[in-house]
Amino acid sequence: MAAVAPAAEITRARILEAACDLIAADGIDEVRIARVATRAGASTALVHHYFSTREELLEQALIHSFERAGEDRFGEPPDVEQSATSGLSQAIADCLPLAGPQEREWVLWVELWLRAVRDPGLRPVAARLYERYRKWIAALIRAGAEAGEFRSDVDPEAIADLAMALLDGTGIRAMLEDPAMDVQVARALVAERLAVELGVDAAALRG
Amino acid sequence: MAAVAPAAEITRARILEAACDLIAADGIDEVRIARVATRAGASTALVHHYFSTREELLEQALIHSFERAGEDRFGEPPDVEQSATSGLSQAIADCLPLAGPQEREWVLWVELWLRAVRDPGLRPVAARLYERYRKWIAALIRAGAEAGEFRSDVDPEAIADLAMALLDGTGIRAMLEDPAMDVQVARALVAERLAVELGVDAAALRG
DNA sequence: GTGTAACTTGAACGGCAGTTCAGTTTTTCG
DNA sequence: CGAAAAACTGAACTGCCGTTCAAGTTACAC
Repeated sequence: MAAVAPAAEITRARILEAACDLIAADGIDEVRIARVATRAGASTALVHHYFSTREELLEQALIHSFERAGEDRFGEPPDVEQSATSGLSQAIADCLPLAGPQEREWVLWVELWLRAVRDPGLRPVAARLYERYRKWIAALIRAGAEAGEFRSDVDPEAIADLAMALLDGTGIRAMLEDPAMDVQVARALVAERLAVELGVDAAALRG
Repeated sequence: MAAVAPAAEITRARILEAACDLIAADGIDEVRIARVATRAGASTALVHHYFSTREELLEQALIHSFERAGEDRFGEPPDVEQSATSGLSQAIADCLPLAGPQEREWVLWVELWLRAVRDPGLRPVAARLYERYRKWIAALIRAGAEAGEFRSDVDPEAIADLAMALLDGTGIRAMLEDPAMDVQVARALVAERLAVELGVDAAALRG
């Protein structure tokens, strides 16, 4: 009796990846088990072997996706080799292009928002990612403050909350192609506010 | 031949209202035509008489909802009888309680976000509401600046963008019940930043 | 009144897609 | 090697739900 067969985990992960791809591409309510199965190179029955119900599959897919995203992005402390300012500038640029891989992440992010609003079981997933992001940014701010790049009296956690709110708040408008808030304007707005708060030049944050 | 029969418009509106209620309650992908019909006191065939397809019904329902919301909230210029400061304080309080009627509005708002991300035809609906909101807040700021309540060198539109980003950015976290960002914290954060920007006391904005 | 157009309905069709199940292949381990 | 468990499949079942349609009802115009 295999305690946990290795093949099982691989297949399971493949199914989850396929589900994530389809969620990002078509929207969560358009995801069909048959499609997930095909994309994962499996049968629909196999999908049900791992996930008893469609709802469970979708929930697990979102969890899987965001746990991995959190690991990838915030698994290790921010890079302040060069400077905290450039690190922060990079962080803004990583979050607000909305083209390429970021678009997929944003779509999944909004998908999680809506899902979590309805399903309390999903809220901790979102909250955990926010917490990780918050700590990561706070560490960046703290490093910059200690290095003398930023004002020394800043509250790193408060700045992190501000930064996240600005990124989400402007980012969603940019996603909606609001003509008054395209990506450039969004970045400028975020950079401007953070620069004032940190006592650095806004141009250095705009990237 | 009645050019536009009155009964038709009433029925149509009733169906849209019913659809909005169900979207808010269950989520857009859980909305069934039969349920909409029942709630509107109609038959499924009648729903199809007004909306040829389910997709169209849902899209029209969202449009209907947000056109009305925009009219109700921002149809007339902000009330600055008392003071612009109290008007702004009220605006924050109207947006960030997340209990009672506001919860429904927030849910619909997130629902629109996700839908509009996928359906380009819906994006102008969101953009228009943002534009109205923006103008409305800008008018409030401008009034306050002219009355000498706020700093005279403020950029009303920029402040409006900032305010909206902060409200959306903190609001969504509050909706997700992020323990680090409940409604009180969110309000305090928004009030704090705007107060600094406007040169007023934060306590006056927190309500 | 009476005809016409709009409004409304009950009932059935049709198909999609989640789920189940009985059976086959593969893997694991003593 | 051999048996048992896990991994996996094809195919059918089933229920839901969007959609259609032909017929009934109301309201308005002349």
